[in-house]
Amino acid sequence: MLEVNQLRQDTDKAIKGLEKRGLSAAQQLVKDVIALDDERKQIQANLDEHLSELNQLAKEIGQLFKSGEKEKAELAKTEVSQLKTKTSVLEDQIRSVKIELENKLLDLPNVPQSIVPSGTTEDDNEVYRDWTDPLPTLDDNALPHWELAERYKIFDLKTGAKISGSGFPLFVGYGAKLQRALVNFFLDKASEGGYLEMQPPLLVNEDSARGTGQLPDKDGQMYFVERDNLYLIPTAEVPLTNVYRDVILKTDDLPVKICGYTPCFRREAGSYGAHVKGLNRVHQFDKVEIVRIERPENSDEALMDMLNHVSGLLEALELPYRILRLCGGDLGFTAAITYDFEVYSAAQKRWLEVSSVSNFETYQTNRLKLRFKDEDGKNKLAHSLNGSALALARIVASILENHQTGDGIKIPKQLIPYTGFEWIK
RNA sequence: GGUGAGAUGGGUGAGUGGCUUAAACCAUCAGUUUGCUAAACUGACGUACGGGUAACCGUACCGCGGGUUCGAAUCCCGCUCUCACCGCCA
Repeated sequence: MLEVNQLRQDTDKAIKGLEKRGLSAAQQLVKDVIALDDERKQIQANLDEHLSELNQLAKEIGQLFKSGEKEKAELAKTEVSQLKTKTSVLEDQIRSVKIELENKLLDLPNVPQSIVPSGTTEDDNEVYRDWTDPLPTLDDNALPHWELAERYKIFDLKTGAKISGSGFPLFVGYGAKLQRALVNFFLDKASEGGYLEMQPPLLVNEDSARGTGQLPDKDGQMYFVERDNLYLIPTAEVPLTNVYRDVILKTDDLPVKICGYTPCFRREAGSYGAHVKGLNRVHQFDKVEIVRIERPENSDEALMDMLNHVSGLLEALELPYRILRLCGGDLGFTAAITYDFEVYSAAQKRWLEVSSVSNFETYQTNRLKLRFKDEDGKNKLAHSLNGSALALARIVASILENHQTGDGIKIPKQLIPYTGFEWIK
C-alpha cells in the first residue's frame, strides 16, 4: 500500500510512475486519494475537539456528584447527550471515509522506480545483462524435458493428474532425488550468503496474505481453505515477510536476511497451451526464497547483491541465462522494480523464467507496519525485498534440457555432492 | 473435539467504575560520581492520527469487536489467541 504522505510530497513523480504501468487514470486516482485524506483530516480534527469537550464534561460531572450538586450534574448530562449524537455522526463519517480511502489505496499498485522502462508487454522488458557467449545448440534428436522425463522416469504428469489433477507432477526416482539435492544446494548457498534459514507455515491467514499484497490483487491465484479461512502460500515470501508484520526493528537488527524452502501453490487459472507443457507451469512447485529487510538508503545495493547471489547459483548449475529488467506494464502489483532471470532452453528454443528478484520499497512494509528506529529514535518504514533462489520445477526442466547428451543427463559438477550421482541414465 | 485458566508498555507484574496522567521492579538510553570496571544516584523511556516552524497541545489505543454508563483496563456480550488437563493422532 502506498503512503499517502509520499503521494502528497511527490505527486507528479507518483502519477508519472503509475502511468508507466499503463494506468491511464493515475492522475485522477491519486487526486482522489489525497482529497479523501484531506476529508479524513478535517473530520478527525472536528471529532477530536468534540471528544475533548466530552472528556472535560465527564470530569466535571464526577466532581458535581461528589460535592452533591445533583441538579447541576443532571443539567450537564443533557449537554453530554447532545454532544454524543454529534460525535457519533462524526464517527460514522470518519469510518466510512477511512474505508473508502483504504480501498482506493489498495487498488493502487506500487510506483515503479525511475529506471524501470516504460512499456505494456513482456516484449518491452529491457535486457539488463545478456548472455554473451553463443547460445548452446543441441543436436537434432534433443528432447524437451517432458520427453526426457518419460525416457528417464524423472516425473510423471499422468499419475500426478490421477492423484490430484493436471499441474501436479509426481517426481520419481532420479527426479525426486534431483529436487531434494537442489533444495539442499540452494539452502546451503543461501546460508553461505548470510541468510538465516526458516521453515515457515505453508498456510497463512488473511492478514498475512494482505500484508504482502497478495490480497486483494491475487485473490483468484491462491488456493483457499474455506473451512479454516486459510490460504495456501503461492510463495514463501508471504510467511517469511510476515514474520516481521507489526514489528519495530532496532537499528542494529538491520539488515534482516532470511531464507526458506517451501512448496508453492498457484491456481494458475486461465493458463493453457504449449507454454504450460511439462514443468513450465504447474500448480505446485518447490522454491527456495530469499527475503531482506533493509534501510531505505541501502535497498538498491541489497537488490544488486541478490542479483549476484542468483547469478552465482545459475553459474554453478552451468546454465545459460540472462537478466531482464521488467517494464512498467509487466511489473508485479507490489514491486517498485523487478529483475527476472531467464534460462535458455535449446530444446524448447525459448527463455524460461526461473527467478524474479524485486524491491518493494515501502509498499509491503506500510501494510505490514514493519518499521525500524533510526538514529534519531524515529520510526521509519523499512524496505522489503525478495527473490527466488531458485524455483525448482523450472530449474529441473532447464537442467534436463541443457545438460542432456546422447548418453544421458549430466549433473553439474557442483551439484554432484548433493545428488550422489553424476548421470541420469 | 471437551473442560478450565488467562491475555495490561521492550520484559516481569499491580490495578474490581472517577484519586491512573497505567504503580512498582527489570531492561535500555543520557547525565552525575569514579584511576578503570562495577555500584549508587538523577533524569528520560510506547504507538498512531490531528493541530503547530517549534516547544507543545488534542484524540485514540490495556488481545480484537460490540454494549452499559456522565465516566470503563475495570461491568456485560461475542470472537481470536495462549497455557494446562482430558480425548484423538504422525
